[in-house]
Amino acid sequence: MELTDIVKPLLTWYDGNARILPWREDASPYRVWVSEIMLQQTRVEAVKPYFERFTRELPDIQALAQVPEDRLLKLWEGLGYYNRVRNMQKAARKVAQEFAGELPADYEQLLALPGIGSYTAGAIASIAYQICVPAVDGNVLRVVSRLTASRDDILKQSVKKRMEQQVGAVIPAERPGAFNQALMELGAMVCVPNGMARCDGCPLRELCEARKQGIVMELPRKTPKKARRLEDRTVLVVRDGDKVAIHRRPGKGLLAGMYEFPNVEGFLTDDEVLAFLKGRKLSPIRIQKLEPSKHIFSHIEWHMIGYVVRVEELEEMDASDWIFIEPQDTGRDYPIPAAFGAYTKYLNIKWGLDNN
DNA sequence: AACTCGGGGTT
DNA sequence: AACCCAGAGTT
Repeated sequence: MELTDIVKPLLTWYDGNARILPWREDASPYRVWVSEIMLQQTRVEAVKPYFERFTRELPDIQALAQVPEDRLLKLWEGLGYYNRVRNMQKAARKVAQEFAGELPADYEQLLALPGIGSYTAGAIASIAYQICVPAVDGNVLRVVSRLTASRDDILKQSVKKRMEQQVGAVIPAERPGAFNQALMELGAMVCVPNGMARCDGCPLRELCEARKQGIVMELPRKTPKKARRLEDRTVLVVRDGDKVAIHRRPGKGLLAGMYEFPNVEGFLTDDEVLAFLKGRKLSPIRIQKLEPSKHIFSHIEWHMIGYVVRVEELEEMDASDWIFIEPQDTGRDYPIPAAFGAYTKYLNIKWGLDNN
């Protein structure tokens, strides 16, 4: 089987089965760019509502370059991998400066922009500018592994490079964007991971080497991932009247620049929490345990317990990095990661004058 | 080459 | 519980 044989049946299948997606309706370079960044390690269905809201508020590169960081993160809140959007803004500013606000129609220049790697550069170049370069993502690695019955580890960069070359060699000059998208669409809809591939509906079933050898389910091969590390944390809902304390995380590292409830490593007892607050010159009036919760990141697992603590704010309070916010301000202004989802409801409570 | 960086849907 | 998703950047 020559890989070039897949082109015609694949494109024919794609023409009849391509999903209708917002970024396909109007495939301007900017919209393709935004969609490709959002789609990194993120499913199509999860991206759709974010894409609509993001492009409505930031319809062009200029708007993206100028929006404040908190607002930018708020538009990304819940999508994860927040460096994606910070890098995209860096790139937008660079494009505004160096390319007169127009995304370059060149693979190497795209590749040089922050947040754009080989996949995304290939996707933008081929889909928005009809340039003949491959766009090899996880779908394509799986599809090519099976088509060629490759038992190589697709996480190795040498294997990825080889498959990029293999795909690059058969891209049809007339429809590079459609071809790349067709490979991904096939991987997402037919040649699926996790369980049975839908080979009966595959336009390439007669060409597929893995199917001939009966090893479709064995492919692709990947090195197993390292186990997640577990962390215990104590989350504090510190309330002064109706206001609740939040804190901005550092500009680097996990959840950089996002807002959170004050929290500390380990599972603290009531007394330890009270001591912690007094250490910051806050005077606790009442403390109550909240429900425990768990959040799973890709490489960390947080086990959390929570307390709501009512305090009186003293003048010499040593909590200058805490912001006491009104309940109604939360949702509007502060990007808060999903990890704190079990406790964010306490931001919106009108506590009132009761004894809580 | 190994590690960091989110969140959620599927199986 | 394990896998994986239209990956990229850093070490």
